[in-house]
Amino acid sequence: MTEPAPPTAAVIRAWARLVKARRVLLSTVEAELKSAGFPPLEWYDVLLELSRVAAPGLRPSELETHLLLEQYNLSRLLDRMVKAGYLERSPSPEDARGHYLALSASGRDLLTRMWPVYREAIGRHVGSKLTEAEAQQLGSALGKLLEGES
Amino acid sequence: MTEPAPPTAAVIRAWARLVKARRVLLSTVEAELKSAGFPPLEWYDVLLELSRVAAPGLRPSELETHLLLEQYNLSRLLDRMVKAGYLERSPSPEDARGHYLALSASGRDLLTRMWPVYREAIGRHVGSKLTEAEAQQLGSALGKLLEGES
DNA sequence: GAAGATTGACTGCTCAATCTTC
DNA sequence: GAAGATTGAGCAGTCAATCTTC
Repeated sequence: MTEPAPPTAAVIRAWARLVKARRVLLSTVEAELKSAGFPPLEWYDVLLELSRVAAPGLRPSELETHLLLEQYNLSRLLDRMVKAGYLERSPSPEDARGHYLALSASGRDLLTRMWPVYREAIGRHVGSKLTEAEAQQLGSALGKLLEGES
Repeated sequence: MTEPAPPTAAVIRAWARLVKARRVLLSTVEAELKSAGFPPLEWYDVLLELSRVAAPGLRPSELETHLLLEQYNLSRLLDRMVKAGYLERSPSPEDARGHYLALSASGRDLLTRMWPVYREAIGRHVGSKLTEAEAQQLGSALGKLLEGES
């Protein structure tokens, strides 16, 4: 049992702002997407993930690992996306317990239409507020925080 | 109408990690608090905010502004916290539409008991992964992102 | 019995509508 | 009519239990 040092004031400040960023930044960007008629960010992440793989797509447990969503949560999210027509299920030949999920044509279309709006929001809320060097540092600091976290 | 430049790769990477940090880091820390028998982070924030002001406390709309929660959401959160015995309501003498919220003795106690656990989790998930300079930079970059947002 | 995935019951969030007081 | 705050109805997240296939 190593005894970690108590967090410094700078660490606590960084944490507090991370908590606040979740509440403010992420929800603002999400609200902008929504007001443009698009679904939540989570849907985008699923679509993007599936757009990167070849047929027959991915199985729920693979999505779970990539996106770090919980299984029971993912199960209902995928249901909704299938019902909305953005994803298609196909049975898995080698393992009858599972199935594959792939983008439908309209899912691929949604991804294409969302990106410019999403991109613009990222540019406005993040890009315009940081220098390139600051953006680099922010990305790398967050990357270090995520290391070793599941 | 200024036309913002499209976000650079570094900006997009920083954003993607921010989204991921929400899903992984924050929920990990929250889960640790929970498994220690404590309520969600949101409750902590309310308690902390109220611990900083003198009697008679704050009104819901003030909490809304400070914590950036939505009114209808806050209304039910406060209900739960009052019901749990951590907060007390008192009628507002000058405006009969509103009331004040203040910490109860057990709310103050909860705050005191939560902090060491929370602090330890912050140290382990954030402090131990960054140098002091990196923590400074992270805090200041997130601070810039939050400027002008709501 | 373990892994992949889903479901039921419950709790909490969201939107729009509402109520009261200013 | 606007501001402060709450509520009803519906949707999404959470936990534990379940079902099927391995």
